[in-house]
Amino acid sequence: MELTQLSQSFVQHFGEMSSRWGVNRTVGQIYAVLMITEQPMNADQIGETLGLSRSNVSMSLKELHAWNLLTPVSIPGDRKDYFSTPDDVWEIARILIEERRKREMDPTLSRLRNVLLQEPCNESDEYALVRIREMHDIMDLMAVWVNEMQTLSSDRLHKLFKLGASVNKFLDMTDRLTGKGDKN
Amino acid sequence: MELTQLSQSFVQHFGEMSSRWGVNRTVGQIYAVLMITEQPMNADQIGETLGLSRSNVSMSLKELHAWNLLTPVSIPGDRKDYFSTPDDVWEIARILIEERRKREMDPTLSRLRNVLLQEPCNESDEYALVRIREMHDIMDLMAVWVNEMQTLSSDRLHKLFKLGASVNKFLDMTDRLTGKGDKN
DNA sequence: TTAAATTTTCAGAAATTACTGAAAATTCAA
DNA sequence: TTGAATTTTCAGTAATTTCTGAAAATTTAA
Repeated sequence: MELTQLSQSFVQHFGEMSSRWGVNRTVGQIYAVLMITEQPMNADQIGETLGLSRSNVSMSLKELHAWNLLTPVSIPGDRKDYFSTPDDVWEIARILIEERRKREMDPTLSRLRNVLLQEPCNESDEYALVRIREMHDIMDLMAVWVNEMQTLSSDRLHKLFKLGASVNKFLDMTDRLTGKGDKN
Repeated sequence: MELTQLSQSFVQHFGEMSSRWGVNRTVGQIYAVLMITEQPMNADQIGETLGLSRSNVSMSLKELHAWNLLTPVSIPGDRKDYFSTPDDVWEIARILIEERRKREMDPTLSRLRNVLLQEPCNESDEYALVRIREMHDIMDLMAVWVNEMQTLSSDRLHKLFKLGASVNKFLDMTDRLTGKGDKN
């Protein structure tokens, strides 16, 4: 499948982006092609379009699969596996955020907890433990929050982000409601 | 400077974590040491503690500096440069989020905008443009939101994340206030 | 079953990224 | 100024990651 100039530039940029996001460039390019192509594609088509070896496509699809980002499509009368992406782009964003939480925050939290179980052996350890505890608590709070975001519908998520600056007003309001007069 | 067993394990894990977070392992380890050490450290001390060459320490500090994560400290009577980290761990988290937005979202958004300016040359391009536009809009919304979070104090940020599940209730409320009866 | 079609695995090659030592540049006390 | 102390740069090397082709494994129509 030939890419038009426009698609070409998007796929190219998406690949660069994804390597900045910590994902292999090829994996990003494959996802880019699938996202902007209405019809599902099979591994051979993907490889041909992007000039990749069949094995590379296979491993990259495996990785995208592990990220829960693929929608497999079976085409009657064709033994090949076809792949597509979720129709709702909010859904894709949600999955990305969720998977990043799983990969980046959860293992970090579990390791921090292990470190926190250790006994301090001098004053410098005492200080270290305080700092590590603070880091743990912040990341834990964020992970829980991100997790709660997952339960919101696309529309809700949209509204939440649209809220933007008015979050400030809302926090003022909850301050008053909970009786805590202190404004920070 | 010798690391205790406890510090050793934290620094080790923080290094692994940071490579998962897309930052070079060494850079992460250096930051870990600085974060849990009460006294500021100079480049030689950092290198000795972690077994790194002086040049590696110099380049890693340069990178941390580019991330705005270092607090330089000058010690009277000592020509060496000393480094420390912000006292408030929320401040560190805020900087990390802000810098990730700058590095990951901003360049992505500007590239997506460039692609969106191109003329579609067939029906498949029309479809591609719709999808790219959707992606752009979501990322833009999130970038603006993250940016607004930057203006909140540590205490406010803490409250916001503590809100958690009650965001749902809050959104119900704003639905009612804005007169839109539809619950999603 | 069989065998053709398809996908996956994996050892080694290619490409990229990280690290080092030596030398250059900078800073600053005298 | 000078020169000792300190930091930075950078070309080359080491380590890591990505990619490929060939072979193994799996799937399914007949």
